[in-house]
Amino acid sequence: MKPTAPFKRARASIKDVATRAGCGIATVSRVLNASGPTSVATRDRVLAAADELGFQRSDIGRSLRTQRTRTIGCVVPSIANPVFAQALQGLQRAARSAGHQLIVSASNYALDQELEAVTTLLGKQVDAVVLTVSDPASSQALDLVRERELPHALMFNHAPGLAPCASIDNASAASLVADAFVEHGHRQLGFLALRFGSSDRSRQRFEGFGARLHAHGFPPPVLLEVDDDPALLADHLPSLLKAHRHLTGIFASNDMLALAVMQATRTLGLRVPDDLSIVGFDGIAIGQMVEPTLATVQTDPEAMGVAAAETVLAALREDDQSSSCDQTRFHFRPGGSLSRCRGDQADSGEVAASPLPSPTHPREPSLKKD
Amino acid sequence: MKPTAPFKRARASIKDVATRAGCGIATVSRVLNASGPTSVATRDRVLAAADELGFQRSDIGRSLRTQRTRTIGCVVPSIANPVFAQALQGLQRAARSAGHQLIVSASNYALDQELEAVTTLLGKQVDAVVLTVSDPASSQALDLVRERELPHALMFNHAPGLAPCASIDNASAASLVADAFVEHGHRQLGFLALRFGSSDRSRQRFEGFGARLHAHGFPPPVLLEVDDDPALLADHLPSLLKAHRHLTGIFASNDMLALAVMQATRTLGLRVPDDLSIVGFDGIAIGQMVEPTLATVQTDPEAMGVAAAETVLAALREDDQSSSCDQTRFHFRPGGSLSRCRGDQADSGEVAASPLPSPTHPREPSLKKD
DNA sequence: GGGCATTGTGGAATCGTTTCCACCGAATGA
DNA sequence: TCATTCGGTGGAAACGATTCCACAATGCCC
Repeated sequence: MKPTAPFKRARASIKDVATRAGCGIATVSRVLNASGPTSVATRDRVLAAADELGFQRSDIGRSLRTQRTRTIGCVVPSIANPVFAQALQGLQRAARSAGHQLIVSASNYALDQELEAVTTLLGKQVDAVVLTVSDPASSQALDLVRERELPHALMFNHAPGLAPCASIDNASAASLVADAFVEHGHRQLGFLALRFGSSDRSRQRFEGFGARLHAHGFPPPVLLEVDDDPALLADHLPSLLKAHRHLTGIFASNDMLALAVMQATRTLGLRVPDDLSIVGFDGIAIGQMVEPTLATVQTDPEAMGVAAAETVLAALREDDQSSSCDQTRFHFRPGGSLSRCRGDQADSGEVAASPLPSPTHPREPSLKKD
Repeated sequence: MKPTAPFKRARASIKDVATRAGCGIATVSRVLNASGPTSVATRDRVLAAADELGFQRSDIGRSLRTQRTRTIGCVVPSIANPVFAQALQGLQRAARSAGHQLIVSASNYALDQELEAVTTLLGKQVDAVVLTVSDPASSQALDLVRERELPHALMFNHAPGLAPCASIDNASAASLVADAFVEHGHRQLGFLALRFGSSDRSRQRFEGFGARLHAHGFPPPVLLEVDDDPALLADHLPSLLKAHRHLTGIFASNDMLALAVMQATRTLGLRVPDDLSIVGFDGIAIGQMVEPTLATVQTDPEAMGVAAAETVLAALREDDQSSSCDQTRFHFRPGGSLSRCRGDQADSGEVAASPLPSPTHPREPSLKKD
């Protein structure tokens, strides 16, 4: 008896099955994978032996040989964010139905963690990665993946040409919101962002929003930026709103933020939508449960996850690797939080694109721009 | 040139580093792991060679040898559920800071998927698993893990003695809710569950709720069960509420359900809390953003994830494997959705435990019990 | 009856790492 | 001075699978 047993050999290996079945390991492998001719007699013997030994194939040995781990790595800014959680759900489901497992990691919206997570995943030799990065154009993490020629896809990031991505066109989605505000006669608008510096989605929405307003001949929206820390929202928001009393509508870059604004209005004694109209983004379920219901852009994060999975799985099957951009559906979802502007004189839905640039230009010099 | 290149050898192996550095692979391994004596000269040569070749160690080879994958498997009913998503976030963070990766899988509240997911994880040779199962007492998945003597922990499931678990005592938490209702003079109470049959949490809360009401001398709560499909909630809830008009308070087994009830009351023209008091469970952030704010039991899913991670990581480090049950904190969070019962004659907070069993027993025979 | 594909089989190489063991030279001890 | 440690090193054996290749036995066709 040895003093130290380095590994407890709980599991039976393919060799054990072979000796028990009285054949070579090659035969066992062939039987188990149906990868070659075997006589029914040995086939039965092998199967019986495997069963008796409770044999389960080791994915490590297989991976070493085949150089495939049947594993997909995924990095998102935050797992707890419901939008990413839904995407992960779709991703996981699609991956599993193709026999792949999902390794997830959170970058916490930090560039260094983004890179570190991808590096670790590469070390684990995942077959493919699915990422949501801070900025696709400058992401070292993405560069690394491309350099290694690893099948990959982006989620939420909209970067056509740069990498395959499952996303929506944030700019056009935001322009729907601009249209909605314009239709309801709002002029003095704000865009509220949580992590403007580290989210290209937020920036794309802001730009799409502003561009469409501009096309309507409307003044650009005020950029309202709040702290990273969601816990400070309750303190910060009311003062921010008070400082921008003149705004009649706010476009929040996500629904949680929009709901937080609705809460803040209550503490200020403002009414939604009478005193302030609010539109969110994402279309989370709770938006329909609150009073008034939240007007928002309805997206489908789970579909994005599925699309991203299918992109990399397709690349894994053959070397087709077409850098396609899967556009998932989105649409404007009306809600009670957006109504006609109180000071609006136009009665019809038709709104004249007033060419006069407002002298009371709402862009505040005090606000951070990026 | 061969017709088919089976594997593209992009990565440099430890052997390549060895030849380039002019030494044996054993030396390279020692340098890279600081696992043995090396002269500074060779150390530098090896490090330089590794750097030049862009060497990254293959976790597969290492895992094959060490029989450790530095990987933790996790199975939750649903990734998209914010409560589990938060737990995953904590789990992932704790796992990563200990150098472990997280493989996640969803069981979709189905027993067979639960088992299948765990089987797959075992095949992947994860070092440990963290599970949230339908019922710890009868879970084949849990049995399998225990049989294999794999380090493991449960999340959300409260099963002291059965397995290490990071959870709250659902029954005592629910009894807090009972106390709150009693304090506010409510007698006719309902318990609303979404997946009563496949969630021991739900059952434990129901039992704790009923037991405490009983201790107060109050009649047992009506069990209201709704369909699995959350999409049907909006249709189903109003009729359910109408059928139980006599109830003055409802305890929903989670916050989303509670919010859905609040929405349903609006369609019925009922006011919360004047016509109906509502208490939820979990303490999600949105509960504080709605009007009225949601009374609930505040829990900390992320802390559960962290606790579960620490349990298995500790078991991984040494064979201490103490079957501890980490209790995470919880407390009753008051909110505007719970107020004094309209028909309550008692004026003080003190409520006499009326010993008389109500003749109008609210338990409905038409309702499914399990 | 002699080639010849075909079927079933096992030996052995291979994947990339860790680690045991043997070895050599130099330093240290008695 | 000889024995003994010790720092530094490389060879080689695992780990558990897949798969190429060789080889035997069988069937078939001319």
